[in-house]
Amino acid sequence: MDEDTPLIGRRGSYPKGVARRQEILDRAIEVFARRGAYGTSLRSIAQAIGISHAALLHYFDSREQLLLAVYEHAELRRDADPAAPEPGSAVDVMVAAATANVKVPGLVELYSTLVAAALDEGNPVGRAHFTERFDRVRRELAERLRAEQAAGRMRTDVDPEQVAALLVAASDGLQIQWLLEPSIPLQETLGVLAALLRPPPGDESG
Amino acid sequence: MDEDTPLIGRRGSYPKGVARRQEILDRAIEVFARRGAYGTSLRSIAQAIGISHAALLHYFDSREQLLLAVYEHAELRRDADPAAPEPGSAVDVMVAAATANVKVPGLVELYSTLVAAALDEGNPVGRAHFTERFDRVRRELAERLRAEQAAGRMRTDVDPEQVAALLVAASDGLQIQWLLEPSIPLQETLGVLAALLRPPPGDESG
DNA sequence: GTCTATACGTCGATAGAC
DNA sequence: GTCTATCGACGTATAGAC
Repeated sequence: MDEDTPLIGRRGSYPKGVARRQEILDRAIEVFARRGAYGTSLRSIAQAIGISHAALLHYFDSREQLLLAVYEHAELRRDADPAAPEPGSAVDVMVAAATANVKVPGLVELYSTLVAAALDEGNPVGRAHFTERFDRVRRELAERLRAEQAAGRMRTDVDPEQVAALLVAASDGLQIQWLLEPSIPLQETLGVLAALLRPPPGDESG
Repeated sequence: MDEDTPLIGRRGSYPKGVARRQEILDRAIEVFARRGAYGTSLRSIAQAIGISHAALLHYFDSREQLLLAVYEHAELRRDADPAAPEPGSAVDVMVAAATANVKVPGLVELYSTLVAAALDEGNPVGRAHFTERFDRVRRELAERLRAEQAAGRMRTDVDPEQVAALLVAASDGLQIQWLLEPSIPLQETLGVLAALLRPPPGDESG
């Protein structure tokens, strides 16, 4: 990730300085990790980076857009970290993501804050963002689940779309519960869903 | 609910005026229903009630405590509404609660906002509140689930405590997904969990 | 393009008069 | 119990230095 090399061949000039933007996002993640996301102000983030809060708004249109960008940046980082290209089953994918999420301080809080804000009417940007995001995640999961059904690795008397929604909800909700009560076994509890989804013994067809 | 009659025999004088407090909570719910919870200010709530924001803080120590009180008040109202004393299975309880929640405008958003805030270190009050709340709900659900196992109405190869956590997570998460995408069948999707938990045919023991 | 300075209106919260 | 006045901090916007 050379700062001087443009990632795409657009001749080095990007809207609002991509390299600097990345730098800001990296620093902002650390701020949220230390101070949380719910109440952290533009000014405190700017101070931690060493610029004025007005300079921050040169790269991001608003506080919420900064928060969104930070979350997506942190998520990309999270996914780039390990070597897990083939995660196996749909439940395994969610277990891996949930486990990685709760390891990043402030990430689940940031996500929860953004989702709560997205529920607000009068926040069409955030609402559209997360509506689309949930939709995409559910679709990808459902597709994986259908493949598992076809392979005989999952019971066929449940709707993959509904199981996908259930899986996303369970993963999101359990991360929150785990952060408040770490004695809850995050992976094992999601594993219960995996166990429930296994085809009954002697099942051969769909 | 006569405003002049004390509910308990404490000689009419209550800390910070119980009757007026209830009145404020009732009005505040309507404000959140119309304007959402994430960004709504003390001043706008006060204005809708017809008092100053400083007067509001005479009854509630802070904005967050007001939000918490409003949520609990709305929840009590929700539970007092219908005639459903015996809800049946654990899943039925959560289906009923989830269905009722999404019908109250702003309630899920309020809940999500408070939970997100509770994840923040430096918010010990909210954190303790929801840690305790999740704990209580999980315990009640687990107890119900154990009874269902004993009665042969639920498979016995899964841990009731873990299923309880899973059920709470699924219910919370699906309410959010439904608000963003109402085409998701809330009750049926939670019903999938009920189906998965049913004992396999021919099962007689634990 | 990057950034500082500055200003505006609003926020949660507090102090004190009535 | 409720008000007004006031505080410091907030998100946002703009003007302009370099």
